[in-house]
Amino acid sequence: MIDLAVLGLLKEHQLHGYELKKRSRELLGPLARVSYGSLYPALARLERDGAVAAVDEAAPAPSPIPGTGSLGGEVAAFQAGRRRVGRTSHPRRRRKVYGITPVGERRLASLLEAADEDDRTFTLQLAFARHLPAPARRVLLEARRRQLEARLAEAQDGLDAGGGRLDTYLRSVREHAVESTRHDLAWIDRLIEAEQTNGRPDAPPPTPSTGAVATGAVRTGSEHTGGPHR
Amino acid sequence: MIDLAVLGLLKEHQLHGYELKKRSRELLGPLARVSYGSLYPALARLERDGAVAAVDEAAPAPSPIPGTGSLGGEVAAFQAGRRRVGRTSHPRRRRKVYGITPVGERRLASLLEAADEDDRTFTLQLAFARHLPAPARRVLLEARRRQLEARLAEAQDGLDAGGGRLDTYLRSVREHAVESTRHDLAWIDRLIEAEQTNGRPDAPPPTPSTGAVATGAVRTGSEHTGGPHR
DNA sequence: GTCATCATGTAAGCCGTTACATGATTGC
DNA sequence: GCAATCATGTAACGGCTTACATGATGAC
Repeated sequence: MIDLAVLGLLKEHQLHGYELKKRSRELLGPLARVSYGSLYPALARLERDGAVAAVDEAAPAPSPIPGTGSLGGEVAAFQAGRRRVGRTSHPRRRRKVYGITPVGERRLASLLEAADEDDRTFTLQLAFARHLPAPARRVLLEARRRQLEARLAEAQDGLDAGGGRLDTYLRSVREHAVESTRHDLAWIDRLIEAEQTNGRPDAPPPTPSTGAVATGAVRTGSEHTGGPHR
Repeated sequence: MIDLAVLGLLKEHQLHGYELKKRSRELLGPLARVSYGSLYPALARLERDGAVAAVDEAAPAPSPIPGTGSLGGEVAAFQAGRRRVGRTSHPRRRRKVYGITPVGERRLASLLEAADEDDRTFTLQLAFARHLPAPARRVLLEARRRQLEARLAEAQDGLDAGGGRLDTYLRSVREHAVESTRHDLAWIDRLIEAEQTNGRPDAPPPTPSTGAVATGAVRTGSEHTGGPHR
């Protein structure tokens, strides 16, 4: 789950851990909160696996992902140079900024498609659904739909079985479970319909591959993902 | 969380682990599912702490707990009666049936009141809310209300902040978060209102203390939950 | 006599948390 | 110079899951 959040966020901007945490908080709400204790180890692991790579904040790396860690030099330079920077033109460089690699993109794609019972995982997947090709998106939504339908049936059973003999509170809990699931289901249905209607609304969103480290320097300044905004 | 589920269920019937799991499944839906790997250790721990006590299915244990202990007779009868016990005079004793103790009742009470951010915990608390005295119930609901209101504010912020620049899917996710939270809030409000209206609806539900091991035999005979199969 | 089910437990491991330790930069 | 914030990490631990090991009972 944390991999999904990290890779999804890095797909759009190169970020350092600290900000990654802030973004994940504001972007994904209080639901998918990550703590430093899991974030930094996750970043380290993803870096080991070659899914993300540290990049120099000042100089966007030209030949970034050779598989071997040739970026060590860059990092060292940026570490060394940080001291005297002070209030001069250079921004502080002590932070470790990460970017997603082609390997990471593939991993992200598979994480976005993977079926998962967990609600929060689905929320994350949908939040980043623009990175999925349209067919995969449809598959994801349909899978979720089936899942919710099964859950609804079960919840309904629980209600019917209990009948009138249920305690007030327990009955209320179950009724609410049914309602909530219906609500979620209606939402998914709307999304599926929108998906069918819009074969291609106006923008070309599928797999643009932007933001990858290998692509070269990514302008972190303005907005590159927003595309044709609205 | 598992303690809450176990104690809440044991408050009503004496049960053995295997059935505890089935009950928790059917009673609490797919949300709060427990696995054996956590259930049995939890039972062992609770027993060590004196919150639950194993009772002999066959022989009514004289004093299983420091306190009082006349139980099991009924249970044994019920167990034996359900399925004609084979040739031996001994009914199968391999199962370990647990009952809640006064210590466990106190623990349950505190677990029912404890504020917790986790949604599933609240669901469990509410499902067993009949075991709470009315004032504590009100406190619980009010706390939940505040929690949801904070969450709503945050979700709303996320929506407003993103404004029109948000990606379709991300915006949909956030809108749905707002709606869902509103839905939950409305539900809580209804519960609070019902709570105020019914000072005493018709039954005396608060703290009956039934089902406790120390209280003695509990009628587990005919319909306690699964009951009259429609 | 063998299979499905009932029943209890242990072991390994995942995924995440809180708390701690450390240090640089910025603002006053 | 001092505090707040930015920034990165480690350590210990918690809770729950899957998979495994074991065995009794009852049905056929």
